[in-house]
Amino acid sequence: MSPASATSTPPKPLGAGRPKDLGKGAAILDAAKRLFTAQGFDGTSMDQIAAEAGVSKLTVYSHFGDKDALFFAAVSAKCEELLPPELFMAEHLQGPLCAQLTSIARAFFALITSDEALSMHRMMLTQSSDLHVREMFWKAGPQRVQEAFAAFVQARADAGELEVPDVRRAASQFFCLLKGELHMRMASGLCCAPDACDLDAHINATVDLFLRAHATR
Amino acid sequence: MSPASATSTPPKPLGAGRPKDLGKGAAILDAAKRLFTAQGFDGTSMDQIAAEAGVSKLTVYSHFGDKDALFFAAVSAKCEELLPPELFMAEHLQGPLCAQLTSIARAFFALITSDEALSMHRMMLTQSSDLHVREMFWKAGPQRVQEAFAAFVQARADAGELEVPDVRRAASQFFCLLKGELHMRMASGLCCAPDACDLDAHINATVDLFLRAHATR
DNA sequence: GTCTATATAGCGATAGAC
DNA sequence: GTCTATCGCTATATAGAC
Repeated sequence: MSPASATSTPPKPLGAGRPKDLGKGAAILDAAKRLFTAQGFDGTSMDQIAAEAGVSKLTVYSHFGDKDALFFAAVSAKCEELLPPELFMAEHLQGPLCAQLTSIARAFFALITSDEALSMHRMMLTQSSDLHVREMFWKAGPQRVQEAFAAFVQARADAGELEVPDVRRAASQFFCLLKGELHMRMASGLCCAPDACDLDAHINATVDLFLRAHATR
Repeated sequence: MSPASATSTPPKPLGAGRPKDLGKGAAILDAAKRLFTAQGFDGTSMDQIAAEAGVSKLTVYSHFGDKDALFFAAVSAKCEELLPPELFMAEHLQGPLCAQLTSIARAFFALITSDEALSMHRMMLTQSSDLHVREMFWKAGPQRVQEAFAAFVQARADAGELEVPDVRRAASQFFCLLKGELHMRMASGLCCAPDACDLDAHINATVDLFLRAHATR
């Protein structure tokens, strides 16, 4: 407890009792995640990241080679953070099919219209970073969600509740409808989140169209 | 011909026999359109625009006040260039309804997946410039197209061929389906244009879903 | 291994000569 | 009205002190 004369491990560098190197590395990665998702790639400087992490700029360069590598690491970590492993599908599997779809739709729409997800979507459209980042994001983000939903649709089709010729395409269409023009307007900053009334109308219209096309009579 | 002592009009500034001021202003605007749509706002410098237009940087600043104003002018001009006044609706109004929708869908998909339109879409999602540019783009671009299609749907509903409770929402849904995940993948540079087979499948699936939901029996 | 100070370059915008 | 040269600022990336 008492600060002795010579301890090889410094008493309290930043946060909890984590080892020193990992503590700084984690602080840098955390700051990079916050700033990149808030301001984009070009809008975020290495000075900002170093200041936000409470370290010097050269420490950032010593932990991650350059800006591109740090960006890749930050986007990877953010993808894992935004997508919980259960993919929030399990908790919605009760009640009639219409209610299940509505519940899934509400959860997905809330996810993709969160500030963080909108920022990620914006960043992936800037050609600032190289192709590997975008490929990684696509596989870790939208593709995983879409495949989970496709599995759900396939199960309902096997149970005879849905009639779907192409399951993957139907899942893709469902998500495109769900995004709608609202997603683009929010991504470009033209409007904020819709109120409860508009949100319900949008969700219901999406589920309606999907069921009218694929529900077995 | 011979370089006299004092001629108020210099003989041959750049290209053809256009007036001098308009010639340079047009060259600047043309270069700005090309470079902005190709590289985005942050990725394009005023030096590049001046060099591409064949004038000095200060000439650019004297014609357009600053970079934001030039960007606004360039985006406005590009919107007008990409959207012909007839909105390419008139030529598709023959044959059965399904064929009409398919024809409209093909034309719109070709428009929004052109390199120039994809670049515009990318630029509008980067928060580089102020809100006025995005509002102008939305009104001059997607909103005009969508309203034209909504009028088409309304006419078919009045004729008893479609049953659409909310025409504007249906038009919005049609375009979101038409964009699909293909549009996002192309916008982020993850894939190129689809081949004829995939394109047909996508267009047909879009029209199918729309008609299955709204066609009168 | 970490920090202070700096090298190098490009940006938007401007002053003065013609 | 147009051009050459420059200011002031900020960016990434690095050299030397502790």
